[in-house]
Amino acid sequence: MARLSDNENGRSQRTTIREVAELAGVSIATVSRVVNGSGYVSEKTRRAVEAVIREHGYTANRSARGLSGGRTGLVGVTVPRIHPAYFSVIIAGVTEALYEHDMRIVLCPTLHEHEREASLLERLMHGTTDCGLLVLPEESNAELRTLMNHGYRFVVVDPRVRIDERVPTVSAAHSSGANQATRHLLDLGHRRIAVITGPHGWVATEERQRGYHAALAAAGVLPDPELVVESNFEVDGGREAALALLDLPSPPSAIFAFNDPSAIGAMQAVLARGLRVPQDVSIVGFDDTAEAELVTPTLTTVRQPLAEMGRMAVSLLTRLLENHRVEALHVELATKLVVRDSTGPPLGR
Amino acid sequence: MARLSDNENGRSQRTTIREVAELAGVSIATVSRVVNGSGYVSEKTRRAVEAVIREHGYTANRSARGLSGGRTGLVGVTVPRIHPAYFSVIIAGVTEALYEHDMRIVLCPTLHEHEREASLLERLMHGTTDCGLLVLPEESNAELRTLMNHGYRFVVVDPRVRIDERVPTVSAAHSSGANQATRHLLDLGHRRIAVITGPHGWVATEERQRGYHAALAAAGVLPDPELVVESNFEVDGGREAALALLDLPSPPSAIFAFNDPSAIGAMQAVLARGLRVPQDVSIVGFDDTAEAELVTPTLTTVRQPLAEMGRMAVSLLTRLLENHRVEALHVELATKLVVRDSTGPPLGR
DNA sequence: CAGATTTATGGAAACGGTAACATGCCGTTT
DNA sequence: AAACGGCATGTTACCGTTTCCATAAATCTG
Repeated sequence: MARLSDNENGRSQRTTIREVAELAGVSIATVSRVVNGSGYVSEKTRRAVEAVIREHGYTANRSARGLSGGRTGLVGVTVPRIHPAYFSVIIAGVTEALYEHDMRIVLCPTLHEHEREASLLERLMHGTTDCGLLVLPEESNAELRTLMNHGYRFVVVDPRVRIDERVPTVSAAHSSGANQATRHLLDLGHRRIAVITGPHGWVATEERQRGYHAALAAAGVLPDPELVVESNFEVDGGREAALALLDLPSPPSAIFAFNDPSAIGAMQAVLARGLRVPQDVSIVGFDDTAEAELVTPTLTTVRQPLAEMGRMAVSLLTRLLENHRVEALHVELATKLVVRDSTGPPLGR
Repeated sequence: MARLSDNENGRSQRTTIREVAELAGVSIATVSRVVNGSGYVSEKTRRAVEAVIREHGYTANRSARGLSGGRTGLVGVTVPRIHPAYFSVIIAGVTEALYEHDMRIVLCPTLHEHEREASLLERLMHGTTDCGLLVLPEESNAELRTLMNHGYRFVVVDPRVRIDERVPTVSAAHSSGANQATRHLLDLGHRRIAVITGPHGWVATEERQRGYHAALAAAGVLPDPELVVESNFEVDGGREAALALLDLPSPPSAIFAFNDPSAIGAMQAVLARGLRVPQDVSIVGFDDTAEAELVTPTLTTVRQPLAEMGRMAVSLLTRLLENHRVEALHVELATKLVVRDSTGPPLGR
């Protein structure tokens, strides 16, 4: 309500382009050209302007730039949640990469779900961000398509479900990772290998399941539907799923959980039953976030290059912004099994 | 270089205030008043404008608003790093709280240190953010003071060192938490209680040490300087510090690490020496991030209300922005010991 | 050397809002 | 009845950039 004086207000006495122009004895257009490295500027003028800028510490006002040129230098990043290591590592990668491009990240957790009528995407991005990065988005295909048709540039990291071909995506090699994990267990001699999957319908779940099945098939092991339990990618869910598996008439000798938290939950379940990891039950996870090294025994898991995925997404995004015809719209980064202490040969029978 | 068509560019066909005004048959000033809930507007007009807005999905362009009114609705948040749970939980709290105020968070990790000449703070916040939130800032007191004098509003969460009285801060009750932890160990019967501190000079280190000493004194236990080891708040550092402690001629029966990662490192060290937790050595941490429940045995630790600290900081910030005379500039949130399985009575001698 | 380019620079119009100020209306007060 | 003050609304001057367009000087071209 009360109007603030300039100095009380955040805007205060920042150097403006006009001041720089005045000091350098040129027009604001010239300063703009120097700053943006566009158009013609003589070497002499450029140096003069740069000197003034250096001395007075000028930085373009992002709001003004955004209004005028349509580039705010801000990238909207939506994530379901921030805290789980899975997300925070991706965010860290993204932020770092954006920083190098002199862009900033505007974080939007989507836990508040699709509130109001307008889609989060539209609301959030209007007039604020140049482009977006959607991590594990919950938005429907139709919504993504709408966004695209509005000319908004964005990249999806780790698509939850299969999405429109034209949407650029960055993901990890789910199937190959799962295949490596399963093969590792098979090589150790396991035959009854259970999986604790993620939610039904997710790409991660389906692809990893594909890798699992392929590995079993290659080893001539018949898949047992009883050994496939769906869960929610969280510790509690993993624990419960594992308990159910251990209660089977013929329990598995190894459990491959489709992410680290559920693997840790499974580990807890095994220990709670008085069994040992890996002697009685081997456990493999997926992700290789920091937790994997904290638990005892340390967790054998499939490494997803999460930070790298974030960086790659930014790289895709910047190329998109520069209107380069982006050759590879879909990037899949390799995954790699990291063997630690939670897996070993099955004992007895 | 190439100028993009409107539809290829992000700006495209968004509804503007002018369009809304036209459709509602009023002036843009009136629309602005309705949107911002300021000034006089008749009930009838308000409803008409709101109807148009609802139907066409208008949202004010943040850049324009920022340029004109000086409010972008963006809050700059600086953090040393994003990933460690300590930070990501605070960020989650902040983001959530900001969301409710219809503000957005612009993340700026400071790992790239004070590059270039201009301070990160100035550079970053100019023309972009209305205000800032500095988590565990590395900035010197002088820098913070400069920022203040420029009229920039900000709140510091978890000040690293003692800072100017006039800077609003949110922190946790370090001393009380450490006191509780130490008392818990004393109550269990421990007398040789070691601490693995954080870096020298940090408020967290000093205050927690104060609580530790106070508890010892209250129990009539003489502090032994040998039992105080400085570390870096990380797992590796904690491990090394603990190894040194265990190698003492008269090793401690309990170790109180000043954060969870170093407590976990200490735990690893104890196990590596073939000793048991808590039978041979009890361990207490500080933070109570998710890791504490993942390790085996689960970690007894002092809970800091991290997400709550983030939310509180936002609350302070918004009051600051509304120019309320903020009564309490320094908020200290309570900490509480959470007893789990890593502590127990000392055995033998 | 005149005309066509290329290179440098400045002027000014957006961009989409906010808010100060002006205006007009209506019910009170004197 | 004139003057006044609260309410409702419109007009318009910015806010700090970018970019289009015009102009001018320098450099070619033939």
